[in-house]
Amino acid sequence: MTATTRDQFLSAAEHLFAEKGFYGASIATIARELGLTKQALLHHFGNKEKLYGEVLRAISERLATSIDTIRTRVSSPAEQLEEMVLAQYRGQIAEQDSARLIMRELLDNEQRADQAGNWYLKDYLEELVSMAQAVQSSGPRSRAQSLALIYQLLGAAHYFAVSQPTLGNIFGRAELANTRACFEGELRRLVRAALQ
Amino acid sequence: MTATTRDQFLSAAEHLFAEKGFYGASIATIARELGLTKQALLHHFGNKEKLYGEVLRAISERLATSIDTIRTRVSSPAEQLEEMVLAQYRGQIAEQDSARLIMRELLDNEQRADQAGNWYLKDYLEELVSMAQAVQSSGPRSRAQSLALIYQLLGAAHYFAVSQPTLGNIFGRAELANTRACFEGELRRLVRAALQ
DNA sequence: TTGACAACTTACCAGTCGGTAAGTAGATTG
DNA sequence: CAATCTACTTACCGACTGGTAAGTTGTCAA
Repeated sequence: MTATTRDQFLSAAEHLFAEKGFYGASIATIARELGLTKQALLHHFGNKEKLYGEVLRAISERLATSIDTIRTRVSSPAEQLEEMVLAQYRGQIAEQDSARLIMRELLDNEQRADQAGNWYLKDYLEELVSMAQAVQSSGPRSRAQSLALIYQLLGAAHYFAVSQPTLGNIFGRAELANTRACFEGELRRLVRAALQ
Repeated sequence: MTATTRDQFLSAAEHLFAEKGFYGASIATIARELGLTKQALLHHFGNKEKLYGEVLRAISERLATSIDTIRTRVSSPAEQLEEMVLAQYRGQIAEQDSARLIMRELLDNEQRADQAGNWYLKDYLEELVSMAQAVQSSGPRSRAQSLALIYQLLGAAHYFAVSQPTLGNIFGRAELANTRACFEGELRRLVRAALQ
């Protein structure tokens, strides 16, 4: 099954939006990546905003399915939360384009009218918050405390994933590889420590 | 002491670069913020890249002085690290423009030739890593482990600071205020749990 | 065979981008 | 008084932006 032109556009757009952001990536550049003109792209997506929206939607769908997988596979709330954070981390290291794009969206979405991407994020966070509240180790947590907690854990993972190129520049590839090798273990430690 | 035109340009640029990113913010828009033309801006800074570089430098200087303050005020390594992470968090909540700009730089700096901002970040991280290694609670930590650990803590703080507008959109101002009210306490808990 | 449709292309548009050139007004200095 | 410097301005420039209009080409159905 060969990818359709449309899908090729989506993946090229994801890559370029992740690298340069919405303003920095031009539709002509995206189209040139496939050896086509920007008018071919406009033919498929109407305009730049719609293309961007579809890229975001595709990412959020992938995220949603990965959540479902974990929820059905693991039962205990504490384990679910731990697996969720770690799956999030692994996914973001594996697909750095989408990790960067989500981070950009976090920074930008106040500006553009977009905000479509907010809703999937809301559902996702809401879900994690209720998971965190289901974990009752040292007394009950308030909703706000739970949100703060899971946001810290997500932040720890996402921030590192997104910083890979910069960290590579600063410390060199070898040392970054070392750090990445023990990051997952340290993250697991952090999640467990936080839940106690 | 009234601010010079140059300083006004720097602060307007910081704000707009933080909001829209390097590509999204035009020098004409920045200048218009002071009621001047873009050529006035170019007169002071030469070109857009240099302006951006100076904004970054100003931020990194503020960061450096805040580090020095803490290092002289607190002595024990564990407390230093804890205070450092919390000061970082408070600073980023108070000055959200610079927090967002740093996050953007983390995403962008591979693209632009810039990388001047990398070095201050390197020194900063290096410092925190040696602090983390000085804390010997549960056996010695490797350099990579220490870097992973402090990056997680910084990430937890920075990610939340940068997400304020988005979280406001998603959950509303009131609930965000609740979450922010307990975030610092939870962050302190996380730092201590991580150091044990 | 014809007609419709999808998937493109070339040609073009107004607007904006960062940047250069050539000034002008005002203060400072010899 | 004249020269110089700083802090700006208006007038441009070529390159690029997202987007429209009007084809062209190939496929598939009636």
